[in-house]
Amino acid sequence: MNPKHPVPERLLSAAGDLFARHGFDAASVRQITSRAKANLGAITYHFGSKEALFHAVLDRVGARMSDRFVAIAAERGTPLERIGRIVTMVLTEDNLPAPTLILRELANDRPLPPPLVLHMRRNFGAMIALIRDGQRDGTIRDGDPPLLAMSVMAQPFLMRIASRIPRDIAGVDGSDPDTRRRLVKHVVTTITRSLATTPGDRP
Amino acid sequence: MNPKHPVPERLLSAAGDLFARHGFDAASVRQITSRAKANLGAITYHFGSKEALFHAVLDRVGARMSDRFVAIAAERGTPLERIGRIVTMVLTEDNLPAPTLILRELANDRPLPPPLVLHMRRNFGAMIALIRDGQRDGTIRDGDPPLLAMSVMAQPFLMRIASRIPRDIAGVDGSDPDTRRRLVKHVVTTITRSLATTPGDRP
DNA sequence: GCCGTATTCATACAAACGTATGAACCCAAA
DNA sequence: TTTGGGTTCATACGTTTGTATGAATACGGC
Repeated sequence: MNPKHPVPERLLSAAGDLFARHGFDAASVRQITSRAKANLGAITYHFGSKEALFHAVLDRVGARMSDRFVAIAAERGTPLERIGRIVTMVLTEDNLPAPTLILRELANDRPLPPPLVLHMRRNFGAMIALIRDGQRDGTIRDGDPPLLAMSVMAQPFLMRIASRIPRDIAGVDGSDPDTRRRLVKHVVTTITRSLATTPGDRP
Repeated sequence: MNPKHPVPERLLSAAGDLFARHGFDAASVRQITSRAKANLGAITYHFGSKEALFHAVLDRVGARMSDRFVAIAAERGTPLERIGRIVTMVLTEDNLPAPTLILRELANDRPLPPPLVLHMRRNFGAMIALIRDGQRDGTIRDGDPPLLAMSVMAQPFLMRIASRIPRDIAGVDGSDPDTRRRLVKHVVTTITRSLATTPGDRP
């Protein structure tokens, strides 16, 4: 944790990582402040409480992801191409704790924290708009856009956190760069196939 | 919690539900024993520790799911049909905490508990075998079977825990039976489309 | 009826948790 | 150089955590 950065920033970084890796309850205030090279009281002082820090973290990492999201959605290219680029981004971007944090929150039965709802609405909005565009110009098949958007996001989100599946379950090295490239390509192909009106394998 | 059942059984049930809903750390021993109508010391007495109970839970719910899994895989029908039935089962089966528990464990960076690894290997083994069958008879497209298996499982697993997405994000009522039926149909269609050699939309 | 093992129960314990407190420290403005 | 607000620091507090303890109770074999 670079001590040149201001303390609140360091706390957000450390907390983002630890909340993603261990969950809200298992990541203790002492662990977070120690990794951020800050005093035990720093969280209370700068954010008010552990939960307030958590919400600030969700806001930050959620914003980071949805910014990348809508930026790609606004690029050039067919809707399917841009969807593929978003999927690739979710799978390859470094320091992207958002998917893990979001999945953790979804697994809980308590309501989603407000900042998270906001950013997820932004993500889904962008994805749904892309799908509607594709349906309008005939390159994306019919179907309920929100449902299609969920189907599209499910794979990269899950694959992102399931890097241990290849290793522990299938006995493959998930950290090998070549394996990762194949995985990204596979996911993009699979999603494209499930969305496209004219699958690429047609002669 | 039916008091006619034996105590260890009641503890497993209560713990399965609470671990899935709140996570390992947030589900306290007092909460679990109280819901199981058992004494505070019951977990220590019958299982040895909270973590041992957790592993027993994973073993039980993992076995329940992988039993259903391989049973469907052994039924009649084309590989694609059976995959569709598995997906439907994961999405609709009541009292199936396994997907939530598995996703929670995947989000952690600690190694997967051994009993879970065992059952997931069984699930993936069955799914991979189905995919290989389909590839052999030409009904499922080419592609790395383990990767295809992960793609197939990603959607129902995530949709299962993401029932709040329709409500909180998209503003739809996810508990409405008709909405749920549409969701299941959508997921099966999407997965079939991404796997099949000859998409159904071809004239 | 009595014994002996198995289970339940109330209570105790040390450790870890999130937060509160007040003194110490820093550093720009006066 | 002194002042004062912002920040850091060590420490303490009350709770809650998982587990240990030993007495009380339940219950089948004799």
